[in-house]
Amino acid sequence: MSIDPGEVSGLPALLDIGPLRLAGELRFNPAVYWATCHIPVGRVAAYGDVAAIIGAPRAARQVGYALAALSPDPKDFFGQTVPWWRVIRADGSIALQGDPGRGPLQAALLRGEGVVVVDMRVDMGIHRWRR
DNA sequence: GGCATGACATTGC
DNA sequence: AGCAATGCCATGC
Repeated sequence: MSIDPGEVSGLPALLDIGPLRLAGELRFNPAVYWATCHIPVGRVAAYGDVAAIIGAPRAARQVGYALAALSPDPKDFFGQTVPWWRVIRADGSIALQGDPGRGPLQAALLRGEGVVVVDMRVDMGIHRWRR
């Protein structure tokens, strides 16, 4: 699978992410950040969706791992803020709901973008981003 | 290398 | 709606 970096201005070309299965985090993580930056405001994507976009359909867990690595504050990726809060579980629930710090933060960020969050859950039928 | 640990997904109760 | 069992695979020890 190939990724067209031209779709997103301001982001560097990452065409060398081809052999993801053989790549270490130096490639996998940037690929995750790159794909996450594609999710439009007001929409959400599942971990598996992001994984599929970068050509690793079975690496959903690793997407979460990569986003966790973004930690603490300026969650930046080549000058861009990676919208990690737009990535949730396939069933619409917020994976960080058990996290007293980031859980409420993620819900607040989503609501700030117009996403309806009820009981730490998003209606995927309405907000799931489909390319 | 083996083993445990996850911001997961799917299936089948 | 839950819940458990599996499969998955990057990381770290």
